Amino acid sequence: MSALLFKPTKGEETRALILEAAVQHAGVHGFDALTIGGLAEQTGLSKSGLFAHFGSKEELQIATLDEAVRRYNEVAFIPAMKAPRGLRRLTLVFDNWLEWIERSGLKACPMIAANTEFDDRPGPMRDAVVQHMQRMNDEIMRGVQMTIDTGEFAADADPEQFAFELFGIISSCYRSRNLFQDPKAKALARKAFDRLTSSNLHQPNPGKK
Amino acid sequence: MSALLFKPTKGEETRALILEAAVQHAGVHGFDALTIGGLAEQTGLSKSGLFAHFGSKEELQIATLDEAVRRYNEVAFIPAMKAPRGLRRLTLVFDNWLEWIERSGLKACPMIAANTEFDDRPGPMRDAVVQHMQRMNDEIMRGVQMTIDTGEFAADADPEQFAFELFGIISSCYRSRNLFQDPKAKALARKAFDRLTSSNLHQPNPGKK
DNA sequence: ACGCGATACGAACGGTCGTTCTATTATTTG
DNA sequence: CAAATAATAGAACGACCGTTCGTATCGCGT
Repeated sequence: MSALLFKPTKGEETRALILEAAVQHAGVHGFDALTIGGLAEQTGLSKSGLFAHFGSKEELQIATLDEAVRRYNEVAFIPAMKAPRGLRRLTLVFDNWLEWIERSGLKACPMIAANTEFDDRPGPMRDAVVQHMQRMNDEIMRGVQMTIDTGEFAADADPEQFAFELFGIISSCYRSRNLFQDPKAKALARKAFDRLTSSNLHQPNPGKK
Repeated sequence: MSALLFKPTKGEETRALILEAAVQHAGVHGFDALTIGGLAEQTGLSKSGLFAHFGSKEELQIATLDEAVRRYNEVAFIPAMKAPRGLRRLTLVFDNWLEWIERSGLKACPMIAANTEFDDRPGPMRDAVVQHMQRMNDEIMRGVQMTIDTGEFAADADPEQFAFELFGIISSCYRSRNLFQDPKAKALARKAFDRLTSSNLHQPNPGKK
């Protein structure tokens, strides 16, 4: 599909191969459960050979998180930017967020895992998580502001409040699907999103239904 | 305050001391980061002495989760049951949920940690998490049903949908507070809860504001 | 006060962890 | 094709992991 702009060197190829496995593993078992030996075995490399690509476990964790975010942007966020500004785009960002795990062939979301794993533990990894999440939050708020600007949302709609609740819906959706294995998870999330948006509309529907 | 019904034996006292430290640690660093040696040092016991109280690390993890849930019920859920059935009680359950971490002197919520840590990993620990969370979810749904029965909520209010969104609010609140260190976290959560309840009221406010 | 079970300790085990070396092979470059 | 560099392997390290076992000490009912 996309032409390669430059031939990736061998090391970059191997690194990508490692991160593929690492992203998978981190989503399910967490970033602390990323082990050099385990990844080495899974990728067919030696421990030291794999280790040389990162220099420390912490850098491996950060690289894995970066890769997960890069993928999310690639398959979810950037495609959503093709929709016209406003509610349509905002809705697409939400929908793509719900779908991107399956689209990427992942079993669980590494970003959510990193979120709860490092929210209380100072260090470079926490800093990286905060930075990524802050940026994603800002993007949501920008999307809400655009939807106010198009006149679809009321002028007093609160982007911060909206982003707060949106993440809650996403988070609850993952829990319903992964923990409760509830097939209705996405339906519940979509209904919650509809309720969230409709309560911010410029022309509110006076009554329910 | 509450009279002791029977004198706890020495072993029970020690076990409680261990679980105190374990609950603290599990909330911040997760249940996998619970180590026999680490807890032993923190409690002044020997590794083997501590180990004897549980028999395996997995049982230690489960006991720690049980203790966290027990505390939640003690300081949050049971007190909320004193409120009269309906919206008042439902609101109190929510408020106490937001507050119980600080009330218990904890720094992070072990149940949320367990939630994301084991949602994708089969085993006894996952089973325990599912059971606890399912029970808490059922209690929320029961509370919603009662609020329908009192006539405060509309007859077509959806307990499952409500519980889904409620957990999302709680989850997002923890994230805002712990990851973003946002002092407005609770205010955002309360506003979200108000929006959630008001959209389920029997006599809906026709327009916004 | 005695005795017995409950409780705790200390040492040791095999295993895995992250990391560091040195050596060897593969790849790129001139 | 050769030289230079990148990539990987292999062995070893100290530290910590969960767990086991034999032994000592303590708490408590009698």
